[in-house]
Parts: sequence; structure tokens; C-alpha cells
Amino acid sequence: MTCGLPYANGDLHVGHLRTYVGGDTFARALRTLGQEVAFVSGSDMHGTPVAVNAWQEGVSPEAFALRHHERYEGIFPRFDVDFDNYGHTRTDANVELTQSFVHSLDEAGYVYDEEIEVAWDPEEEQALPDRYVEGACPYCGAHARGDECDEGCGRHLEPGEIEDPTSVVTGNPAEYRTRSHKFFRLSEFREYLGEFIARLDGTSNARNQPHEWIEGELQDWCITRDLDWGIPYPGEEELMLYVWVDAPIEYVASTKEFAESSESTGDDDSPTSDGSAEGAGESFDWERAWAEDGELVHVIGRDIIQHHAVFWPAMLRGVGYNEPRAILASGFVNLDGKAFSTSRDRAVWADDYLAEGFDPDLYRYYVVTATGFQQDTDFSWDRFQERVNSELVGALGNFVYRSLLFAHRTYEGTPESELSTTVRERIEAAIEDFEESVNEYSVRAIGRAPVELAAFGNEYIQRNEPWKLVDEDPDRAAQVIRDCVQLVKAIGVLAAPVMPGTAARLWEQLGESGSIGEITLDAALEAPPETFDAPTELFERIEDGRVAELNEELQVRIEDATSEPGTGAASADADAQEGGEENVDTEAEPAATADEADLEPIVEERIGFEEFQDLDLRVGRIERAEPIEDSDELVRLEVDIGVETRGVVAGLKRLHDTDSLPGQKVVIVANMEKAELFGVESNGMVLAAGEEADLLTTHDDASPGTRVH
RNA sequence: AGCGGGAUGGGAUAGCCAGGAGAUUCCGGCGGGCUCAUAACCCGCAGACCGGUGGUUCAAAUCCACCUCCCGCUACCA
Repeated sequence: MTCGLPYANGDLHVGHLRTYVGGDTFARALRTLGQEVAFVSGSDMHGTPVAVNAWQEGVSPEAFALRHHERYEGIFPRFDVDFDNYGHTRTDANVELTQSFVHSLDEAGYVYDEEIEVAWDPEEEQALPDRYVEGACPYCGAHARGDECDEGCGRHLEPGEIEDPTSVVTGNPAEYRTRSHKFFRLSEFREYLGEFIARLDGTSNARNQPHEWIEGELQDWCITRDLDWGIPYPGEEELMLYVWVDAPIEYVASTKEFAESSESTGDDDSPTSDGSAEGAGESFDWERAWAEDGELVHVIGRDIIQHHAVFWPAMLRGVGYNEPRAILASGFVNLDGKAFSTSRDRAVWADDYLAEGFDPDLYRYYVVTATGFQQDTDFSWDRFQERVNSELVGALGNFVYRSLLFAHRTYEGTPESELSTTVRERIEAAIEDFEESVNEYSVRAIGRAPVELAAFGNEYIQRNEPWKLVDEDPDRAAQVIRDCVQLVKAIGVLAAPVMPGTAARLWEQLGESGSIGEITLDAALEAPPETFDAPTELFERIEDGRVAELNEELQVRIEDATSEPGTGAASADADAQEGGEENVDTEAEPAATADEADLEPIVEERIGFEEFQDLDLRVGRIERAEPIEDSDELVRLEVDIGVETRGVVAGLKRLHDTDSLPGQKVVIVANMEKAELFGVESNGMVLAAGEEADLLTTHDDASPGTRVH
């Protein structure tokens, strides 16, 4: 089992965590079914964003990526996401394995050379891949990165498409050069991929989304870049492999590292080496897993489905490895329906959650059971509190506590009595449901299992009222409490995958000796220990005041992230806001493309009449118009506004014939602050609508100087 | 534009793949009960014509077609 590699660039937020918690829960669930599992992942170290960001920080890409890698490596265990091995894509294991993969593909004839155009910095004699170039979007004109129009229309841009390209690093104008690159014959796998996708298990989005690609035009895949940072193409040291080649191979490399470490340490007692009951002491056979009869399960975010359901299986096929049996593609975690934004601090960070002192199990339970794994979901502290208090504190924690406390006080442990048929059957049904949930890859159902059994427990104890039976019918009382203790034990078994820490505490309270991480489902029906101490509560209620504070903190951050300064945010500022993601409020300037005029949403914030009055709008008549030299857009106008004639600069040159302007009436902002554009003073602003600069005018005979309101 | 995901009582969700007793669970509302339990727990009531329109069927939230509205993806960004 693998989890998608976190990219070594930025912090982890609770949205990222969903994939890892889901994967970890599923991996643990498989183990409780007695399966031998290697659960691996690692950090993705290569690629242009790391190189660019490292450059901007003035550190080496290696140091930059390693720093993030180490943070990730530290955070996962704190959420009880226990990988058997967590490596990264720059380890010797991955470099070697990647090169041998590529070598095999090359040998087998799946790779060919082709010349393509790449952006080039002529002064530095350096290629400028992807995000190393910026310029103007050819579709909407907005400022854009080399690979994507990130601030404007959002389109993906092919190399060579961007206009007026310049280097992000040096600011030099870029030119295009022809370079030879390596292409993987993905198109040859089309038929295979069609069959593969049909038998792929997991979430439906992973199976369905690639249809368009596989059944459409499956293009060959360029697998090299002109970049200093990456794994070299074997035999051609100046070409680096594209990150999406070496990233998934890390799954294999990480498994291999796990195998090697389990070999050297033998049968240690770390919680990660338990594997299966019968495999104790043996090292993990990574080649068997990947190339023989192993089953591969990939847990990813739904944004990288194509890489795992198209590129990756083709590569695996090309080198003769197994194909993935299942892909679980998780939905996103949003805030108020909108995506988290790492760069804008619009997120609940993993570190913050831990700093609040919350038990990781609370979030694990919340995110795993909030909705189906592939569905998007909102994170909110209110919902978090609601679910924790009612389901974890009220149902599960309460049932366990009241049962064990009663048992301890009255019997000093498990009373001597047979398990009733009713309860036995109920637990058997829960086990069966649990197994079915795993087989259906329903992480949500796996997470709900312990709480559902606890709900039954509460009903059961309430209906039988053992506190009355103790006097009235001691045998019956013992029977009921015996049942309840058994239910508690079963709940512990079922809770272990989703809430390992809680399950371990429960196990201890029950007086069980072994580690709950090593038990299988049948333990749910085995007799509990005869004696145990008084229990303590498994969870604490989250109080309203606490939630109010958390909401407030978060709200402040969201508002900061969402509302840009608002006034006078020049585009120079926008440039400084590197790498913004979804971005509702881009500058009003160029928004629409020629064929699709997206209307901007109406600004929600209302203004008062007084604020409107601050605008001094006047009717003016253009007296003279002359183009400004060297400028593509600007025209200098002389506008009669009654009291005086103003010199106003406006961006009308491309859209209006300069000669046709004189005599036209327009509306101008008369109290606009003065500006200097191309060395020409502009004393006022002409109003015009949209991309076409459709000039505002009056239709009767309002004379120049008339106020508009 | 194509593709994917979604639209279920006031809010949040399950069920849909394998169609069948007028639909799950959590919160909220109303009314009871219990007192072993973290004002926790249990029971009952009100509340949904399962986005719209057609179709298939003895039977559709579930299958098919078309439509509307959200969210996302569209390969050389990760």
C-alpha cells in the first residue's frame, strides 16, 4: 500500500492529511484481517517548483527539499500515520531504481528522441522549463507562468505558447530553442490501459476519470526536462527525468528500503514490523510484492488520478511489474466550500491542530467518517466538535466508560457468565460488516464500525438496566455486564484502524496484555481479562467556548486570505503574491478571452451613498487625441470638463481609431489622483466598459462639466 | 467544449455499482424515560413527493435519455 508522495514544498494542512489518514486506516484494517502489508510513501523532492523556490530563498534545492522532507517525516507519526518506510525520491534506492526502470523501458523500445521547442535564457545559456518562464497569456493577456495562466483564465499552457517570455530567475527575455528530449511511447499502451482501467478497484473516480484520455488521443509522454535538479536520464547526463517518472518509482524504492531494514533488524518489536501473524520474523519480499503475486493499492488525492491510472500503470507494464489492483482517490477538504490555499494561509495546518493539543484520533475519526472517501468535504470546527462530542464522547467513550466502570465496581473485572447469543451475533455481524467494508474499499465504513457497535451497546445496557438487576437478579446482571465488556473489547478491535491511540488505551484499560496493533478481528470474540482496574474517560468533550475561539482565529485568517487589499492594488503587488492558487479576486483588468466573456461577480460589499459621493464624475468632451509613442495602448486625450481642459491618458489605442475620438462625449473621474504613464501626466480617468473599452457617454445634451450622479 | 464528481427532511450525510416493505446516521426542534455513565444514555413525535422532465419495469432515490445548478480535471505543474 502506498500513499501519494507529498511534494517537498510547503506545509501540510489537514486537507493533505486526509489521504494519509485514510491510507493508514485502510492499511491497519487490512492487517486486522490478517494480511501482510507494507505501507510506504516518501517525499517528492524534484521538479521545477522546488528548484525555483529554493533559488528564491537562496538555498540549494537539495537543502530546501530535505528541510520539508524532514518536517513531513516528523508530522505523520504524530497523526499515527505509521509508514513502514518513509523515504524520498533522492535516496540511492530511488535513483538506482528509477534509472533501471528507465533503462528497461529504453531497452524494450518504449522510448524515442524527439526535438521540441524549449524556452531558453540566452545570456545564462540555460533552459527555462515550465515555471522558469513567465509572460503574457496568449488567451487572455494576463500575467502567467510558463505552464499555466495562473492569474487569468487558468488555462494550461504548452511550452512555446506564452508571449513575451522572460526568465523567472534572471528577468532576461527568453527565446525558444530546439532541443532533443525523450518520449515514452504511452500510445502503445492504449489497449492495455483500456483493459486495466476496467478491472481497477477502488474509488469510482479513479476508474472513470481516465476514460477521456485512454479512449481519446493518448499522446506519448515527454519524460525529460532541461533542468539541473532531478535524476539524470541514464547515459545522457544533461537531460533530467521528469519528476513524474521518478516519483511513483519511489513507491517501489520505499518498499525495497523497508524490506532491507526489516532484514537487518530482523524481528524487532516496533509497531510497524508486525505484518501478519504468520510472517513474523521474515523480511518483507519487495520483489514479490511488486513483480510477483503482490497486490498494489495506491491511495492518492483526486488531483493526481491521471498519473496513477495512466502513466504509472503503463510504466509498470513496460518493465513487467504488477499493475495496481486498486486506486483510492480522495476528495478535497475545503473551507466553506472553497479550496485550502497553502500560499495564502487559508488553511488549518497540521501543526496548528497538534499545537491545540487535540488527540490525533479525533481528526482521524472526523475526516475518515465525514463523507465517502472520494467526496469533497468541508472542514469546520463546529462540525468537528459536534461529531466528537456526540459520537466519540457520547456514544463510544461513554459506553466504554460506563461498562468498564460498572464491571470494575461490581465485579472487579469481567463477571463470570457466558456471552449471550444476542450479543455474540451482533459482534459477528459487526465483524462481517467490517470485512465487507474493507473489501469494498470503504474507508468511511471502516471508521464508523466502532461507533455503530457502541451505539448498540448503549441501547443494550439501557434496555437491560443492569444497575437495577444487580439487586433484583444478580445472574442476569452478570450476564448483561459480561456482554457489555465483550462489546467494549470488540469496539477496541474495530477502532484500532481508525483510532489506534484510543484503541490502545482501551486495550490497556481492559487489562489486555498484547499490543492492539497486532491483533486480528477474531480477538473481538475472545474472552476479556477476568480483572481490570477502574477505567478513565477515553475522550474529553470539546466545549463551546473553545470552538468559538478556534472559529475566530480561523475566520481572521480566511478573511486575510480572501480579501486582497482592495484599493489601489497595483499589478506590481500582484506579482509579489507568488503562486496564488484559486484566486477569485484577481485584478479587474484583463479577464475575458476573445471567445468567452466571463462576467465578474458583483462585489458583495455594499457602499454607502457618501462613499459614492467621493467620486467626482463629470461629463467631458474629447477635444484632441494623440497616441503616445512607444506605447501599444495609451492615448493622450485633452478633455474639456467645463471649468477646464484636462490632459488624460487612456488605454484606447488598440481599440479606437485615434482620429475618431475628438468630439466624443465621455464620462471621466475628475478627482482621480494624478498619475504619470509613459512620462505623460494623466489628470483624470476616462470610464469605459469591458475589454473593448466601450466608452461611457451621455445620450442627451449634458454639457461638459456636468456632474454625474 | 469534453470528461469526472455531486444535487436526498432545517443543516450535514448514507443508500445508488448487484431496482422491491414510503429511505441511514449525526446535529437541531418537540415530548417522555433513566440515573451505571463526561447534563452523558435510552424511547417516542414532527419534518424529505430522494435537483427537473421523460422512459424502462409488476416495482426506481437506485437503471436509461435529456435538462438545470454546484465543484473539479483536461498530459509535458506537483
